[in-house]
Amino acid sequence: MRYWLFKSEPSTWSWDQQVAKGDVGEEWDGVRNYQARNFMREMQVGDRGFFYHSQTEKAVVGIVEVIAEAHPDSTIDDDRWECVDIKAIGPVQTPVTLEMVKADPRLEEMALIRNSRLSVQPVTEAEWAVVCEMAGVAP
DNA sequence: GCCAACGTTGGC
DNA sequence: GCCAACGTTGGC
Repeated sequence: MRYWLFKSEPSTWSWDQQVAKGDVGEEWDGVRNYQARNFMREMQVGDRGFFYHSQTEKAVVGIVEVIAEAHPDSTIDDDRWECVDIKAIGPVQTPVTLEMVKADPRLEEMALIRNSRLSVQPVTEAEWAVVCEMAGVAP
């Protein structure tokens, strides 16, 4: 299993909206960046991810699971763009803020810091464990 | 609201 | 194929 991070502006698509979708989940559409799309193509059903709020909150707020592999993005008529479907697993106990991530030397290589504009990014197993620990959830 | 970083586009 | 111009994202 691999780990990922999904970034969203809460004003566009928030954790609460994701939770409201329940087990049906929702496509992670709207990605128009090749790097991010390529990561989504690598995802497999059952992979886990962090749900990160950018802009206002700047924190990991929940855990999601990939429930459908990459398929055409239904929001655009252009077959270059694909997306996966994800569902909310549960909220974190303590939101892990960008500040906290930056302050921990074990996380200095995270794409969240290294490439802050990337909206879908891979997370290593070690990083997953550290962030889960900070968040107060089981890895 | 500003600015840095970065991706994309289009002219040459 | 290069590079300048431009647009977008996200942190501050």
